[in-house]
Amino acid sequence: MEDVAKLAGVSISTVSHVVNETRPVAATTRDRVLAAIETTGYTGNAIARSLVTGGTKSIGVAMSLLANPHLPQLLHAIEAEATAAGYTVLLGDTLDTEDGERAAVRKLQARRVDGMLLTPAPGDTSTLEQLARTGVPAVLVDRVSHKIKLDQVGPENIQSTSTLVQHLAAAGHRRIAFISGVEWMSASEERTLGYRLGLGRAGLRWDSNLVAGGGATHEDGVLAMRRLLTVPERPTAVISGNGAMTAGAYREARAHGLDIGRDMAIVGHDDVDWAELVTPAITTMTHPVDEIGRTAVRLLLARLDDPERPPETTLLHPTLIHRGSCGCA
Amino acid sequence: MEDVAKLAGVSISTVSHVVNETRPVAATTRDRVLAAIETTGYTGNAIARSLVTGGTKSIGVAMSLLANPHLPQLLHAIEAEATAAGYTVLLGDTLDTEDGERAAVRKLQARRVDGMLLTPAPGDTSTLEQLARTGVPAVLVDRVSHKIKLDQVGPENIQSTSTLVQHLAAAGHRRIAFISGVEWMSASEERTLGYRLGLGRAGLRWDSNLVAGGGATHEDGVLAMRRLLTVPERPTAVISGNGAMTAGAYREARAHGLDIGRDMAIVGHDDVDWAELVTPAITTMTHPVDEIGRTAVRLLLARLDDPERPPETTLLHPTLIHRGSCGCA
DNA sequence: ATGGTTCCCGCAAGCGTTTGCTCAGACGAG
DNA sequence: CTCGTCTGAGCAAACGCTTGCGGGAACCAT
Repeated sequence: MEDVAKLAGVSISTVSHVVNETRPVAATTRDRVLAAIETTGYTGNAIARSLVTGGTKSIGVAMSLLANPHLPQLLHAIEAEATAAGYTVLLGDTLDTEDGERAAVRKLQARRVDGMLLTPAPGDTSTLEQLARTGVPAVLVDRVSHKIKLDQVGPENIQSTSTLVQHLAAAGHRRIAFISGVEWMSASEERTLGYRLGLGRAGLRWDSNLVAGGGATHEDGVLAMRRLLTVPERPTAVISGNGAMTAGAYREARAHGLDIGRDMAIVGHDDVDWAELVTPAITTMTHPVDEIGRTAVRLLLARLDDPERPPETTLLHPTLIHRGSCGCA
Repeated sequence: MEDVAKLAGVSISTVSHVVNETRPVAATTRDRVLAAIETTGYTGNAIARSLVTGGTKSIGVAMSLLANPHLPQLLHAIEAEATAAGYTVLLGDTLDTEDGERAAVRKLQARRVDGMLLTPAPGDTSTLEQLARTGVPAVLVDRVSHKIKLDQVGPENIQSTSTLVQHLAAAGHRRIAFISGVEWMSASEERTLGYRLGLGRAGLRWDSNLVAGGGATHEDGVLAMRRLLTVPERPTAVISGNGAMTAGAYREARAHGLDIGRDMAIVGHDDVDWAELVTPAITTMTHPVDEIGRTAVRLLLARLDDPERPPETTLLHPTLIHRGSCGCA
C-alpha cells in the first residue's frame, strides 16, 4: 500500500479512501491511484483491515460435512450469497457430535467470524448457550427447534408430509404406511405429525401397524419395509421419512417382487440425486435447499446489521416432485 | 489481553509468552496469568496475531462446489487434516469457470490464506500463473496435469481404466466399448489412454466404432449408449468415463430391454452413492477421495514448511468395487 | 484585496499481538 | 566484597490498515 501511495504520489490514507470509496477523491488523483494499484498488483490486506475495523467480513459455517445430504447445494448457495455481500465462508465440521460442534464453534470464534451458520448436533444445548453468551450472531440451519430464541431456517415438515399423504389418498390408497426417522430429530417428529395430519384430512384412520422405523440409514429403510410387508392387510403405499431410507425401502420392496408404482407406491422426502435414475423414478418432496442457504445468510446479515432485531424462524416449503413411484398418472 | 496483564500484575508481553509458551516464565507468574485468563474469559485474537506473524493458519479451498461429485467426503477429509494441523479452511467457489476461479483465488488471496487447494477450472492457465507469480503455495486437486510445476494430487486414471478393461476381458468379453469424457480434461485423455492400454494387454483390437462420447452428463451417457447399441456386432460390455454418464448409459441400456449384467456388462468410474442402490449394483473404480484430500493438505503443509522443495505429483490408485453390473461372478 | 467556503488530501493515532533488546535482581565463585 | 552469570520480565517497535482532525489551495462574493 505504501508502494502504491508512493507510485501515485499521494499518501496512504488517500489510497485507502480510493479503495474503499470512503470519501471523495479528485478524479485525476483517483485515476493515478488506480493505475498504481494496477501496476503494483496490490491486494488489500484483509487481516490488517479487520484489525482496525473490528469486523472480519467472514461467516463461519458449522455443520456435519458428511451427514448432510444436500451439502454441495447448500454450501454453494451459502457461499454465493455470502460472497455477493462481501463475506467469506470459513468451514467448521461438527462431525454431528456435541464435542465436535463445540470445537468447531470455538475455532470459528477464535477466528473472529462476524457470525455463524450452524446445523446443531443432536442433543446439544451447551454450544448454543455459549453462542448466546459470547454474543456471536448465529442462525440455525435445517434443524429447527421452537424452544430456541435464535434465527432459524429450515424446511417445513408438517404440511409437506401431510401433502404426501393426501396425494396418495387422492390416488385411491387407503392403507398408507410411514417410515419414521430417528426420534431425537425435531424434523422426524414433525414429519410424523404431518403424517397423522394428512391421514386425518384424507379421512383415514391411524393404524400403529402402519408406522415403522426410527432410523436414518439405508439399512433402516430395508428393515422398515420388511416389517411393513408382514402386516396383515398390507399397505399399498409407503411414505419414507428421509432419502436414505427411501432407497432401502425401495430395494426391499423390489426384492419382494413388488412392482413399484403398481403393486406398491413409494414416496419420500429429500430429493436425492439418484431419485430419477431408478425406475420408476421416485416421487419426493424436494427441499428448497438453495433457498434455505440463501435465507440463512440473509438472516445472518440482517442480524449483523441490527443486532437487536427479534429472532425469526423461516420455514421453507418443500415441493412435490411428481415422478413414477407413486403410481398415479 | 491488557486486562489479563493488569489482573495478573504483569506486562502484556509476559501474557503473550505464557499463552504461546514462547519463553520460560516463572511458575508462580504463569499461574497468575493463567488464572487471570480464566476469569476474564480471554480468547486470543487471531486477527492481530496474524497481522504480526504474517501467517494466518488458514488454507483456501477453491473448487466448484457443485461439479465435484465427491465434495462432502473431500471437504471432510481436508477439513479434518487441516484442523489437526491447526489450520482453518476458507471456501471459494470457482463455479468451474475461468472467471469464477479467478475471483475465488483473488478473494482467498485477499484473505491472506497461507496456501490454497485448487481444482482448476477447464481451460484455465492465467489463474495458475497468477498463483505462481504471487507466490501463494498451492496444490492442485483432482485435475492433474503434467505440464504444470506445482504440487498435485489426483486419481490415477490410466492403469485403473486398463484394469477395468482387463477385468471385462477376463470375463470373456471381446467387444468392449468405451464412453469417453470431455476432451479438455486430462482425466478423460488418461482414461481413454488406459482403455487402449487395457485392450492391448488383453490382446484385443481397438475399434473406433466402440468409442463413443465426449461428454460428462447423464444425457451424454444416454446418447453414447444409444449410439453404441447401433454398431454392427454390438459391444457386450461398456466402460463409462464418469459417474453421471454411467447412470445415463445404464438407463438407456435397460430402456432397450437389455438385462444388465447378462446381456450387457456396464462398469464405470467414480463410485457415486447410488451405485449400489440400483439393480444390479454398478461395478466401478472408486476413487480414494479421503486419501486425496488428506494428501493434498499434507503436501500443502509440507510446502509451507519448506517452500523450496520440488513440486510433487501424487497419483492415488482407485480400487475396483466389484458388484453386479459386470456380470461376472 | 479579503474573509469565508469548498474541495482535497496528509498526519498520526490507534487496532491487539509478537518479539528483539534491555534491565533488575539473585546467586556463586573468586 | 566484587564481578560475571543467569533467570525472569518489561519496553517499545513493528504489522498494514482506517479514520478523525486539521490545513492548504482555489474559488466566490463582497
